[in-house]
Amino acid sequence: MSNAVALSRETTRKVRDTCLCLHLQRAARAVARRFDEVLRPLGLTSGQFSLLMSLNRPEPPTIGQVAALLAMDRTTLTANLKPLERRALVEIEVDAADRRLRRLVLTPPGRALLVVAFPVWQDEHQAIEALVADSDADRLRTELRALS
Amino acid sequence: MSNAVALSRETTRKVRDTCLCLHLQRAARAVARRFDEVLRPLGLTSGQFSLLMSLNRPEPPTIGQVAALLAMDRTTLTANLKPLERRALVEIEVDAADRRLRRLVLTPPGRALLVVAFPVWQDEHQAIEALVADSDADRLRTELRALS
DNA sequence: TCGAATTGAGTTGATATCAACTCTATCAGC
DNA sequence: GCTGATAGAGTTGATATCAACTCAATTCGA
Repeated sequence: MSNAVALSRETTRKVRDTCLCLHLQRAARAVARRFDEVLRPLGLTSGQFSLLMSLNRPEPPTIGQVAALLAMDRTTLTANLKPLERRALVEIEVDAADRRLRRLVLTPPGRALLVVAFPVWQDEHQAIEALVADSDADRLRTELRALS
Repeated sequence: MSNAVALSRETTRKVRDTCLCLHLQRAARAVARRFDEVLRPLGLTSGQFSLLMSLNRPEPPTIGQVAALLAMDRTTLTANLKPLERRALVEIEVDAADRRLRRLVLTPPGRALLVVAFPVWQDEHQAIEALVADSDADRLRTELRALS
């Protein structure tokens, strides 16, 4: 209606207080930092842990499958594999049947690192779940899944 | 107890299904992409929108204050200001009383851009809130705040 | 008032994120 | 088979993220 050159303070406050994007980014950054810290002795970030864990299955998944699982751009995943490949935790193999596909294979050292990382994750995750214990962590996960 | 060189499938699945860090990252990426898309015609990303919005107040805040508000590393904020400064949406001024402090000043073009962006944010945010409508967006925000 | 401790911010280097584009392999219709 | 369409993945360029470190300004204790 108006040609106002600035948003009102109320409008600004409303956006800051309600924006789910901001709230999600804040929480995601804070929680990732906590996992980054406890996983640092293992040389892993929270994102690398999640990525390696998503490869720990009988049939090595493809780039596209993992990108979908992580709700991540395919090209981001390609980039994230680089440091893990250098450390020989992951190998990228061309699928025999369809040579467009790349299978992401967790190497024995990669599997062994997950074995060491698991109890670290477990302890920290328990501490973080306690932050929302009065609410319901399961319901929170359901809501987060609805957004992704 | 064992010297197992790999986690069991059950353990792997449990981590993937329950890890709040992974669920948060997934949701944060997905929601950020949605806002990135609708804000693209304005030349803004979701993060830049949140940052500019956090500067829209009478007293220009300092680097540290904004970093705390966004639950973001101070040095990340310094980096994020670069493109906004180049576009003259933000100016960085040394505080007169304490010359260690940097005040982040939203310029008139910056304020004007927020005026244009607000209805875009409003529409998209409404659509996203609808995804958790059966649950409760307010409670979700409360839980996310508890994590940050 | 002087010197050490603290505080606020910037720089560097590594990884993360995505859009736009390109390349290759497969598939579908003929 | 051939050819155009489609699908999977990589590259490039820009921004985002944080740890480790450095620098400058302020504060505080003696």
